[in-house]
Amino acid sequence: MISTIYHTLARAYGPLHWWPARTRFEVIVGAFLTQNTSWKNVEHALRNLRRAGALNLASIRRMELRELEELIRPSGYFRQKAARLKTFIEYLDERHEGSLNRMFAQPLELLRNELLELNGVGHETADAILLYAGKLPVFVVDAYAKRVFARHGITESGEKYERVQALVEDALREEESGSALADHYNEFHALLVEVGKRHCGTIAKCASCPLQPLLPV
DNA sequence: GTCCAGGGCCTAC
DNA sequence: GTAGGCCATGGA
Repeated sequence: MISTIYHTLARAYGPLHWWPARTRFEVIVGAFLTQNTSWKNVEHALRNLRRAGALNLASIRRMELRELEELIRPSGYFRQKAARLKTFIEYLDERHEGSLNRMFAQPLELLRNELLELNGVGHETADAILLYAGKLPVFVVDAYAKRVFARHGITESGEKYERVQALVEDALREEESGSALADHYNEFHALLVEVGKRHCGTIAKCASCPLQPLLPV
């Protein structure tokens, strides 16, 4: 069923090639900034950083906290997010000599657990970093994925993150393998957000949804 | 004016 | 282990 949803969405919208960003570090910044925030607001904050020549590791490392807060203000929760970005860079410097290459060279599970220990990194942020910046095979579960799966009777509405993640990963692993897996997780997440934005707002929007024929009666 | 967005943390029970 | 409050801006 999950596989059917993936391929149906892929036919309707794909390929989306998601998370437009120029560097891995930019992906990571976006992952923090988008926490409970619309991507429009995140783009505004990223623009501010780029204009200030600050959308890179070295600049944010040396930047005053207050200045960082002001630049990312449009993305909301700006005090928390500024502190979280600083925390991430401290972790990177202390554990991996400030090198994303070294960080991503670790075994997946070990790295995931390290990220989850950081203040401000929960399941979704950790997995977004692993998948979109590290190209590692991890499916990112977000509010849209939960909503779509619950609507289709695949999960309960309050299903736990790692359970939903396992369902998707088990389903897609059966048909794909190797490095292609990460590409499929990437694409599926993007497709779920796309269909969620377009069709999960109101009941009326269900009628034109590409998944509508799959809905349980 | 109200509601919500590509979460996560902390505190109570 | 989980429900509820909190963090904050910008667009609908």
